[in-house]
Amino acid sequence: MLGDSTGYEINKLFEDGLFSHFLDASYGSIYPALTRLTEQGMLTCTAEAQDGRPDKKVYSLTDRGKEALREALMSPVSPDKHRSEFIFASIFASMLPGQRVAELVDAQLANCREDLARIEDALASDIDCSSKRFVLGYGQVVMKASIEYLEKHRQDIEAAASPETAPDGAGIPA
Amino acid sequence: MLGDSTGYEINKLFEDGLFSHFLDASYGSIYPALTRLTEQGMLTCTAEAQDGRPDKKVYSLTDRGKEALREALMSPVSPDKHRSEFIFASIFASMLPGQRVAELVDAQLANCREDLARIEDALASDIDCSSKRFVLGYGQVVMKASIEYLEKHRQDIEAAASPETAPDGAGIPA
DNA sequence: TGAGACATATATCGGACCTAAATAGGTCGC
DNA sequence: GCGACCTATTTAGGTCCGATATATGTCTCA
Repeated sequence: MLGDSTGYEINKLFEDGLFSHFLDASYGSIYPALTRLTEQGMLTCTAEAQDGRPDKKVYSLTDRGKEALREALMSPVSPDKHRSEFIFASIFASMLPGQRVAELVDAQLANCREDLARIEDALASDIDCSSKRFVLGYGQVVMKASIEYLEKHRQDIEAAASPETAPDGAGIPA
Repeated sequence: MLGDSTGYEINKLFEDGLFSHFLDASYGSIYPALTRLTEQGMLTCTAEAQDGRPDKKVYSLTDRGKEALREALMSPVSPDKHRSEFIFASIFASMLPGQRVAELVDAQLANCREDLARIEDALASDIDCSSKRFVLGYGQVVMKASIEYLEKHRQDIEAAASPETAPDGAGIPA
């Protein structure tokens, strides 16, 4: 829908592309899906021969594929899922040395800042399409809120880290 | 770590519990994990007989299990994953009628508000533990930022909806 | 009193999906 | 000329989710 593309390019879109913050898909999903959708007439495939490499297969959405997408977009959407190993670890901060907790916060902040930078780059260069701006703007405010919270409250979780003398699990009530 | 528990109770913790916003696990993962961890000596299991129902199996973390958790928390954490079918649909707003886009925004807002209410209930009742407060506070600011953005910018995505599908003036307030 | 919805509680199958590696050469900087 | 990284596809292996089966208790409302 966003233009003719190869599996590799689709993967990049999910990995580093404009929408990587809220979506994901890997080779293990993408390539089988391209094969299946081509068999079902949703896509057409043009193979470009290349020296020594596998053919570069460029896929295009057919009218039937476009209609199937439209139908899919009319069926109910499931709620967002947000998974965070950082949050998981934070719950058990009292089992960990303070240094480790600080390290976890630093890593989380670095990830958020990297994500925000990518989004703001895209916003600066790619202001043509209102849907894209809406989606990027969503990611932007969420990332900004995360960063602000972590900067302002990191001492709360760092203070919850295991004091050297305390026994295991102190401070985690059932 | 959070206290002796059954598989059913663990599922509730992920489904509706305090940390449901950032974590997830289903029966298909929980019950096999409990069995495996018991075999590995990470857990002990006490079966309580009940009339007509399957035994209620209460699991407890052993010292060895606690140590394994601590070790796991010292190994690198992967970055957060945030998946959103709402965002996916938004990208293709121009294929959809305005009514459908508005419906999607309404559903997203309802989900966010429900999540926020659950978090704020927990914050109001459960202020004893600083780790929990930190985690709940994180969820709170992210949800607040989402809601604020959706309220302020919903007209941007609704305006991007397909212009040609709506009959003259349908659904547009005077 | 009875019907229906919902909660307790464990277990498992099928299938979707991710992770990682295998393969093979190209480009770019230094 | 070397090393690091990019292009590009494919697939095997394993993890995890979603849905269902099972069996019963409890609560609400008529």
